[in-house]
Amino acid sequence: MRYSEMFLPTGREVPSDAELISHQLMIRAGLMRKLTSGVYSYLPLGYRVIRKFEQIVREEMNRAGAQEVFLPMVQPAELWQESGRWAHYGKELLRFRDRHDRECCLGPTHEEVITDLVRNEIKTYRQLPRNLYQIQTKFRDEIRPRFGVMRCREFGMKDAYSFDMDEAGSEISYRKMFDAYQRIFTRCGLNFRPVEADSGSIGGKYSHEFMVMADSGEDAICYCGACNYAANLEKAEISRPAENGPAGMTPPVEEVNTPGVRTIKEVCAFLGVAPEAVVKTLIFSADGTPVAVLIRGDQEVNEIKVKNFLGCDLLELADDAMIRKVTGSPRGFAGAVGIKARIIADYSLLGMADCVMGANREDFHLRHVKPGRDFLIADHADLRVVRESDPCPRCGAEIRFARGIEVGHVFKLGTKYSKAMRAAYLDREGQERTMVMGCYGIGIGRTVAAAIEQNHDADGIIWPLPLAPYPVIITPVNVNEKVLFSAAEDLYHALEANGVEVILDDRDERAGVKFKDADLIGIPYRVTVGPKKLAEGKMEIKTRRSGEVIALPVSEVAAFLIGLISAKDLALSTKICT
RNA sequence: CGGGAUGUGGCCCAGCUUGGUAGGGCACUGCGUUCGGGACGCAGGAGUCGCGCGUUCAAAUCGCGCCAUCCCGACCA
Repeated sequence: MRYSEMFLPTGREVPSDAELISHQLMIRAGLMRKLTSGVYSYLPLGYRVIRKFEQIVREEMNRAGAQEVFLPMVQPAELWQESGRWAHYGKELLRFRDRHDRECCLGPTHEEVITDLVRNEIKTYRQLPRNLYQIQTKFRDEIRPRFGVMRCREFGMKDAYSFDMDEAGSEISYRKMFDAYQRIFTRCGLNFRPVEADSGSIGGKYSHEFMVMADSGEDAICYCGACNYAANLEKAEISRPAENGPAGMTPPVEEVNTPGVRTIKEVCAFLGVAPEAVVKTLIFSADGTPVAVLIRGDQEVNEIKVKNFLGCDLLELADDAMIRKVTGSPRGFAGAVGIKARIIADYSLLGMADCVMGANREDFHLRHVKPGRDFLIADHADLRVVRESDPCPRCGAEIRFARGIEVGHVFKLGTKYSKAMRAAYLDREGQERTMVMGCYGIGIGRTVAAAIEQNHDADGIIWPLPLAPYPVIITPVNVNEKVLFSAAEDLYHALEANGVEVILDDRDERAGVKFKDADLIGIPYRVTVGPKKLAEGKMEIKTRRSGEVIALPVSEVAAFLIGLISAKDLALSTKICT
C-alpha cells in the first residue's frame, strides 16, 4: 500500500487521557480511536494487527480440532433465566427491551447460547466430543473501563466451548485447548506464563489463566523460582504447616481495658506485642449467616478462599448490626471467645498458644488466649493471602511475585450449564447422561495491547513479526528524485508480486518524518532507498528491534526480505512443535 | 457508588488568581527555500472556551447545578 493513500493518522503528542504505554501508542500509531468510554474504533492499521492475531488463533483452534461458528450478540433473557445467571450476573450484563417489550441482553459471554444450540442438535454419544468456537464482539458494562482496550466494555474475544461425554473426555479437551493456547502465544512471540486460577462464579473444577508478563498488568502472579508452580495471587495456596505442639503453659485469660483501640496496629502499640501474637477476628456474612474468620494479626484474609471453603454464593464483610448481634459489641472488638457464630481459622493460627484478641466487649481485649482451651475452632483451612517468600505449595521453595495481563483463560465447567439447561445425550446403553463442558477465552484486543506493552521502545511499537500489520516498509528518502523513487517502486512491486505486504512511503516528506513514523508504527523491516547507497547499487535494510542495518545490492533485496520473513515463520513453528 | 483531577480549533497546552476584542506549539491550505532522524520563511483557514442557569454594563474567567473524561478505591465469568 502507498502511504499517501492510507488512512493512518499518527501523532507525536501523548494523548492526555492515556495512561498505559500500549494505550498511548495505539492512539499515536493510528491503530484506534476512542468513541466513548470503553468503546473503541479500530483504524486500518490496528484492524490489520487484530486480523493477524485472529488468524493465528483460528489456525491453532482448527489444528486442535475446534470448529468455528458465529453466535448472536443479542440474546433473550429466557436463556439466562434458565442458567440462573439473569439474576446473578450484575450490572455488567447490559439488559434492554425490544419493541415487543421482551427482555434481552448483549452477550458478555456465550455459555447459554452455545449450550442451547448443542442441546438441540446433539443427541448421542456418537456426536461427541465437540468443540465449537467463535471470534466475536462481547459487551460487558464495566464499572470503570480503563487502560484503553485493556479493560474496555466492547471487545473482541475468541471463545470456545467443549462438550464431552464424561469427565475424562473433558480433561482431554481441556488439555488440547491448554496446548493450543501455549502455541498461540508462543507464535506471537510473547513472554507469557499459564497460572492456576480461581474459577470464580462461572463455576467448575479448575482453570488456568494465560498471563503476559508486564509490570503494568492488573493481575498479581505468584510463582515458584524452583519448580514450575505459578498461580494467580487470589488462587495461590499455602500448605498446612507442620503442627508443633505449643510449648509451655499459657497463663489464664486476662481481660484488659483498651479504650478506643481497634486496629491490629493500635492493639500492638497499646499492649506492646507483635502482630504475630494477635488474632484478627473478621465477621463475614455468608449468604446471610454470620461466620467468624480467625487469622494471625500480620496476615490478610483471602475472601475468595473463604468463599470457596464455605461454598456460599455471596460473601461479604458483616455490617455493624450483624457484628453487634454475634459479638455484643461495636466493630473493632470482635474475638472468638463466646462469639455466637461458626468459627473457622486460617492455618496461621496453628501453633498459636498465647494470643491477644478482641473481648467482644467495647474497649476491651483479651490476652493469654489459647485456642482449644478458651474456644473451639470448627475448621482450620488455607484462608490467607500469599506473601512473597511464603513456601511453594508444591516444593517448599520461596514464592515470588510478578505482574501480568490476563490474555487467556481456560475453564473446566463440569456440568454447571449442561445440568441447568439440560444438555444431555444418550450413551451406548441408551442411558441419558449430562454433557461435561469446558470453556476457553482469549481477549483479542487485549492480547494486541499486551504485545505492545512487551514490545516497544522510546520511538514506538516494535511488532513481533507474526503480528506486524505489514512486515516491510520502503522509505525512499526523496520522492522527487526520479531514479531513487523508481528504484523504490520497483522493489515495492517485486515484493507485492511475491505476496509480501508492504508499505511504500511515497509521501513528499523529509526523511526524518518518515523514519519517525516507520518506527512509531513498528514495522519490523525498513528498506531505506537513498542516493548514497543507490549510487553504489545498494539499498539498506534496517531491523526495527535491533536497529541493525545491512546494505545489499538492489537485485538481492527482495529475495533477502522474502527469505527473512519466511525463515522467521519457520523458526517459530519449529520452536513450538518441539 | 465514594475520593481526587481535568474539560479552551483535529492533538498538546497557556489565559482564569485580579471579569473588558480568545492565544501559542503541532497538524492543515497556498507559495518559496530546504531534503538521510519529526526543517525554515511568508500568507491563510479553522474555536457554541463541556452544557445550563445565575451575578454583572460586560463572563473562558465569579457562583450554583448538570454532563463528560481520566486517576484512586469499591466492584468484576
